[in-house]
Amino acid sequence: MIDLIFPDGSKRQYETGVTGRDVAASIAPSLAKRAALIKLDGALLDLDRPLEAGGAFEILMRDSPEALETLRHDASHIMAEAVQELFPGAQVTIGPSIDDGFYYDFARDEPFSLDDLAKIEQRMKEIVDRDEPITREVWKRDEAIEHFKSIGEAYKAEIIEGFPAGEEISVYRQGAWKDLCRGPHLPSTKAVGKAFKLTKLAGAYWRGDHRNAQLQRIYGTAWASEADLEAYLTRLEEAEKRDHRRIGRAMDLFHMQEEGRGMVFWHEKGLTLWRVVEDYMRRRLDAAGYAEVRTPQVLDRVFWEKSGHWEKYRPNMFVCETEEGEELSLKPMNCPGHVQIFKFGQKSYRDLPLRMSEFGACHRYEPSGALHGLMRVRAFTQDDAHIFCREDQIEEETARFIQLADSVHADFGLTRDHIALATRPAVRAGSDEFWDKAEAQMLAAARRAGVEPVIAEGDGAFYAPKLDWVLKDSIGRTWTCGTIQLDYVLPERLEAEYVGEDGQKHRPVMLHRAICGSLERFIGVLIENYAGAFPLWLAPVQVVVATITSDADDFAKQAARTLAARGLRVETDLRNEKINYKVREHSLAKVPVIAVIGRREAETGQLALRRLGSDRQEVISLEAAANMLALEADAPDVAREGQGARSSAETSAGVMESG
RNA sequence: GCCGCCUUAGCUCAGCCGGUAGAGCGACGCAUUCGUAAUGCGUAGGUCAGGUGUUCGAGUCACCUAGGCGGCACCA
Repeated sequence: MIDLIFPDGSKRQYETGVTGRDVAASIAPSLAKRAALIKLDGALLDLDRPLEAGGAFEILMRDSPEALETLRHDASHIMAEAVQELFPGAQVTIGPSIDDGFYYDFARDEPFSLDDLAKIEQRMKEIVDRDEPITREVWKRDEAIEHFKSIGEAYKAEIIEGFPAGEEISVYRQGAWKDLCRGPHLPSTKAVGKAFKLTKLAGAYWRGDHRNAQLQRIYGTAWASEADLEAYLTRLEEAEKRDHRRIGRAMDLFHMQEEGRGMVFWHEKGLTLWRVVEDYMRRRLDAAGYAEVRTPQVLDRVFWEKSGHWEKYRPNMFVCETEEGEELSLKPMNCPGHVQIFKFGQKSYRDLPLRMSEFGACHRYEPSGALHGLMRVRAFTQDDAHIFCREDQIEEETARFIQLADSVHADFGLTRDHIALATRPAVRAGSDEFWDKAEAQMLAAARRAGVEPVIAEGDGAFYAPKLDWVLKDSIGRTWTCGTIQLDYVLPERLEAEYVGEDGQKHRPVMLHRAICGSLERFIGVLIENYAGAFPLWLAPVQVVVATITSDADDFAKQAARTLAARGLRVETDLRNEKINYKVREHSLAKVPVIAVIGRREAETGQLALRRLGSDRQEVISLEAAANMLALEADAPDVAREGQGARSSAETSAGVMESG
């Protein structure tokens, strides 16, 4: 007999070998019908798996997250079965569930075509209709290797060969088809349902290594219900509409062309957005005690040899040669330059922490396949800074940075999903003791700022661990923006030092940090986050003054001048077009405020304001509108500071703080 | 870089079995002065990504090159 403890704490006894389905039926027949999986002491098991031991027991329904993941895994198996029925000789490799769906990698000489996807999907539905029971078998390792080799499944055999000798392995059978698999699975192909769709074809390397054979990956999405599938497909369409490349063109923000792959031509409106972001960042950094610098764009190769970049990243650097035969490289990063400034003149412990920032334009020759709109480019500008400090200042500086980064991200409408602590990678510099210490320092700093980071095993830079910000946008997608990395290596390599209290020379520690990452990418994220409908402070064009009749032209020009004088970005639309047309056009262009002027407004000196997304009109005097909009258009940091004292803040702009 | 798909007017896209290029929007012109998401009429605009080949004939078929897109790998 075994004891099962249910989620409500009650305990019941069952015969050894009882299945989850039996247990469910013993509670209620309807429960047995709706059950999909069971969980025993945290482990997911097949509904029909005979239970050998008791423990904490839970019956999972089809719509539970665990069952959905299992359903997706099942769908990948059904796809593999369909593929092998339709394309004999295609070898199976691996096929897991992923976010929103699944994939399976096949080895086959002929490429699959888009038409094949439709056929495979059709066959998958037939397999679901066949209602093939999915059953678990336990095989001996060596027999399994033999079996998979005998049927020509070299990859499966290789996977099993990687398991320890003597290990029992599980094979799942569905109909005449079987696959090596850890499980669990739903009881039959019918249980999977038909709310799935094959979405894309792709190449993928065996075991994720580009030196291995390239396999063909088929991606699919699968859901518990048709309605969920529909909702997902709609979500994809919505996401596509906010693609920053599409919006960038529609709003005339930037373009790219083949002569400068991975390089951005910023148009006036795009650069306006850029300047707003840069100005904001500069104010925040100034306020946080950073010293802004600028370092050379091109430096001799000996410089990069010394920093270590030449050896490791030479293929990814833009190198040029002069008439005299010097080899130079465009800077791929700013840190070595900042160390030179640090080393210029003698530094004292009193100078630390020294926070050196630069909007650093960098060039990296990224692989062609990596380029993606503004998100991955070859020429980019980092909101970079390096904090030179003593080891005992790491925690404090990191904690301060966490607060700054969080505050900046929030101002841009992005919420933090989590912070990842990226730990030691397989290939790394430094001893295990060093990594133990460095990881502990980053963790302690995060906790000091009230953050419990999610561990990202092996994701660290080769010289140090780092904290990475994972942000969530307005439709729930995540983006990685912002990082802080601990570095003991570069100061050593470039011989940075300061004089300590003891009069001796010491090595500072460097914290590499960025809040946006690159401005290019960050602006791309902002475009997608707001779908182009920027808040007033970010909008490239904040107000369009549109006339109804030409009688209003003079006042419209005067109104535009008045608003512009208050720092607002204003355009006029005096064209001989109907107001309907103008409203539609500027609404589609995501202009936050349309100020309409007809004969009435021109006579009374008023504006009829219409906000993007609303059809309400607010008719107020030009003076009142200017006051209101100018206040609203303040960047969040300015608004915070200027609360209640705005007029004096305006006149005191430019006053330097000393001290 | 690798695998697959794609490339037709400024943009979005039609174009059958190979028979000689089309729409909507936009631009431009004229008329219209019209109160909150498209006024009407007209005009211009294309070496069908580039190249080679097959063919009497290529936007359409084959091959090569470039770029784009989706993945993979990479991301200091």
